[in-house]
Amino acid sequence: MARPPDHLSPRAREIVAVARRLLDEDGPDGVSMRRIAAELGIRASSLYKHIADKRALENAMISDGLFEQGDITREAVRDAEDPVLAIAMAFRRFAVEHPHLYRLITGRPLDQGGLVPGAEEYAGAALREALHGDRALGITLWAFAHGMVMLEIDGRFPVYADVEVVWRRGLAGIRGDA
Amino acid sequence: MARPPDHLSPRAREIVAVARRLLDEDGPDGVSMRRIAAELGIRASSLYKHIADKRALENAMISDGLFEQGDITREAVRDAEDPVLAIAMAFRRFAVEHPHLYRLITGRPLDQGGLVPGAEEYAGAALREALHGDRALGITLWAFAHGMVMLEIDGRFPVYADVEVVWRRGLAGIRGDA
DNA sequence: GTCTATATCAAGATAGAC
DNA sequence: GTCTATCTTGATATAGAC
Repeated sequence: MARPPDHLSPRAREIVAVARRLLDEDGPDGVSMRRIAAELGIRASSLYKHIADKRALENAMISDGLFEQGDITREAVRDAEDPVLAIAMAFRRFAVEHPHLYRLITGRPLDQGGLVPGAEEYAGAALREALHGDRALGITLWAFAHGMVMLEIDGRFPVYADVEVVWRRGLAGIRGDA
Repeated sequence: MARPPDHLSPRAREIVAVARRLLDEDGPDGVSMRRIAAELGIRASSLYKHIADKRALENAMISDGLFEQGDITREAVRDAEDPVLAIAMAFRRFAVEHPHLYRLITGRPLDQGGLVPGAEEYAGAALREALHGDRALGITLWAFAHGMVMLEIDGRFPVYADVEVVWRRGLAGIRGDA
């Protein structure tokens, strides 16, 4: 499963890159058409010659994020003793390092028609391979992982608990090797 | 652990009730000071005589929501064969029936100084009792439950998977009775 | 406890000139 | 591909009169 070629024009790519940087730095409220344009030294109205609207911009960031997640988890699995644990830790790192992107990706239904084809599948490929296609186990593990990173990035993980210990306990229990 | 007396004036209570209805019906963007006031037949500026600012209004909704969650899970445990399963199902129902409130409660750190004292503890009391104080198990189960309801209310639970089956599998695995 | 008036700020998007 | 000008809409919040 390879990444498809980039479907954006070079200028649109620059716009998405600026938007992504603003998202990482300042969160979703930092990503306005005016602000993106200012960073590029142009006017907001000029952006619309390169990208249809804000939704298209968000879909581009989401597609990029899904491919990134796919790359990172694939990389983690290389030479890993425990592939599932390695994927989980890489997943956690991705979410914690890019919390706004993670929320953008997961906070609403995917706009399938607006994403790069294959992006969603690419994101989960490493886990599916590690589980030899056991989809039921995959979704159970994913739900736990999603809850863990959401609690962490939203500042709701209890102070008394050890994040890594809970990760291990949850993964082990769900995998059935408790 | 009983609910504390209401600390809001009757008029403030009305305002919070309207805000809560708007949140349930139209989501966070539906809850503006202008809109709340319009529903009450007054001007937005008049609201500030009764409630300090929007943050106080949100904190009131969050406190209410935490007490509701506490009541619902307590009620579920009554006469339940499997208290933890009953709590999980009540928790799920609460989140799915009030997705905007659930996101408001969990989407950022709790403003401890602005909440009704004891609200957070009240919300989790039933689970803690069912687990006889095993906090590590509690947080592991909570992370899974949080991930499950977030995927469900955000429209990200895979269509091919059976939500109830995944719930049972996750709970059983984490509890160690797989 | 409500009002009017206002401050302040920001958003997405389009038309049409160059 | 960029610009100016503009439309449309909305938000939280305060001052001060009644």
